[in-house]
Amino acid sequence: MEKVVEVEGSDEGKFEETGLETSNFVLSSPKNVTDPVVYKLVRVDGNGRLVPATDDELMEVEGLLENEKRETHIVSDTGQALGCISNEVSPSGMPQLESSEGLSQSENTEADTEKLSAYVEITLLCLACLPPDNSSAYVNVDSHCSEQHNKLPSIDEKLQSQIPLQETVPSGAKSSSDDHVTQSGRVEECLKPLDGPLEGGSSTSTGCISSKPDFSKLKGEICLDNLSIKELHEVFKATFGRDTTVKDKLWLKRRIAMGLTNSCDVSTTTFVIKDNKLVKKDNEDGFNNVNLGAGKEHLAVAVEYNEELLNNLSSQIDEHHTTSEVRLGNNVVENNFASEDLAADQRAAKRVRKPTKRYIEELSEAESKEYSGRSIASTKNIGFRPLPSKAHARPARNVSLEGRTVITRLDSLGGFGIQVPCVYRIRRSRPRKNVTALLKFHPSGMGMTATFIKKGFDVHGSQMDNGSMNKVLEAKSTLEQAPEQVAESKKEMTPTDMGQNMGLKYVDPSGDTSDDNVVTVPTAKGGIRRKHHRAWTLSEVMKLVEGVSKYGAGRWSEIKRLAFASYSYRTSVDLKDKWRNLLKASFAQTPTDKGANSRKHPSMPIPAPILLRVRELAEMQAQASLPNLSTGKLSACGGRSVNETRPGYL
DNA sequence: CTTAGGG
DNA sequence: CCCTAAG
Repeated sequence: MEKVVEVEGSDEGKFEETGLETSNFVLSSPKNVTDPVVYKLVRVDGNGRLVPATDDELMEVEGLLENEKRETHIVSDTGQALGCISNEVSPSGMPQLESSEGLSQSENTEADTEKLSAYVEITLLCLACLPPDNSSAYVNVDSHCSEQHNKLPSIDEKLQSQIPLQETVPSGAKSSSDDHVTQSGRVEECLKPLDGPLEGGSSTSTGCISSKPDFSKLKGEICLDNLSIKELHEVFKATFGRDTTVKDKLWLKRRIAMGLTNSCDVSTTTFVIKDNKLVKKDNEDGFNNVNLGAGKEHLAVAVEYNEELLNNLSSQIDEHHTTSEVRLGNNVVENNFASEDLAADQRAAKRVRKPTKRYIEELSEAESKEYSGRSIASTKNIGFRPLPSKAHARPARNVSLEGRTVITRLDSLGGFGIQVPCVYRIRRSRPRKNVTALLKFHPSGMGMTATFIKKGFDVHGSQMDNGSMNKVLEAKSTLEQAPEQVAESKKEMTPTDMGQNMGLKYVDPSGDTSDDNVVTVPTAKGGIRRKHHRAWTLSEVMKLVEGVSKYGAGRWSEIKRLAFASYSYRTSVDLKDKWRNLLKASFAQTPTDKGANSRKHPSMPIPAPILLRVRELAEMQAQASLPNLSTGKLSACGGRSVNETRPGYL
């Protein structure tokens, strides 16, 4: 069936290609600012959430690209998106990152590929696909991106296999169609206009042409305006290879139009498609006609779940804007219901990417808690609930946050206004303390959250600070997770891999994969906090040691800045803590060299040499810290020091 | 914000 | 790793 064939290339190839395009795009096109379709370099972190890539990552990617570029292009573009997406999750269902992180260090080449694979999940998110019209918000995010931008090859197949010839030809087909039967070929083109250059052999969907129903188009012109809902449904099915339950005519037309034109710009009210383009009879709104014709350069990833997207957006926005929180606070909760139809629809049809394990957990968790409490509140009730005044629609606008321009657009979902930032940056790493603070605030803990939220709704968020509510929700969804799942890929490097002498240069395998391993940990007060865990790699440890030797223990910020510039996730505090542990370790087990390394599985065994050096440094610094008290001073100043060791402030 | 220390 | 107190 799947004749399509995504290039046989190696996975790496695809990744590379992917990364290449994305990053190129991002890095090299500030011009796109005006483009209605805004892409953002994102990363799918361990949670399965999308997180804006950090500068580090951008640079990383860029760098990698430089290196990989040459070999990268071997891969054809066809189905790239699909490949990319599907590859995000390894067959085992585990995020690719895991495996990559677990890889042991090795040659540079391997290290590089590893890094690349680590970036597999960096994809472009087409936020602009969030349409201004509420009804199709979700669908667009998901389906649109994948279908229109990526041209999933499967569409054709579906058409062929599911749509008997002519079967779907609506009676209302335009009369003109008959006249141009000879041009039936056009039909196919309509479906997959962009494929041309990009698509390799896949476009050879042989019999496809004939199988293609000829709605009112055969002539290259399709008029959706006069079709009935039923007909639209058929057209829809023909176009996307799946049924839809949506009864909204406008929505259907729009979707179809998008499908046929591969354009985001279907904001018109008249739907006549000609030559793969939407013929506009009336002026378009907000968007200019931007036919993403060259889907090639636009690698967009379909956001699998609206929840996912929204949650991300919410959390991200939450980081910046309190006003945004309000809207999101509601939407995040609602979206599950509000989008039910559409979501279900799209979900059934195209599950491009399997949800992350993590995601599933969160979702189910959230569902069991959240939804149980407020009964199956159904989509409608919520939708009809009066909104807090603040949540009313507001014109899209641009906001500048943290020195970055944040382009926001207003989308109303299920009746709620929501501002979606198209370009933003969130602080990754630790969540603001609010979460826990909130929990404390609510003595009874978890159990209450449900009611808490409900109350919030009933009161229209009057007394309740919407912002905090949002946080509660957010927290709730992640809380109460079994503290398990800690079994990270701590394999890192096997003791044997590590040389026994310090001189060895270790390539840090995990590099800057920046996937936060977040684990929730129950707290004494019934609260729960998130714990990021990121095993220290040998190279990191070495850098740390080196840093301490150079700048002295205690100057963590310095060390962080200088020696750990590339490890954005290690804070000075982390360094300090790690050093503390190292000291402990070095003094505790140095005598038993063997003992140290024999310490098998769990914690990464730190090679004796390093421990040794740690101890040396420790002693040195210790002495340095108490200069005048005794003989220490002499030794400290007297060049006994390592390198430029300065008296460390211990 | 950076450190140090406790948990 | 997180949190908090202290400079």
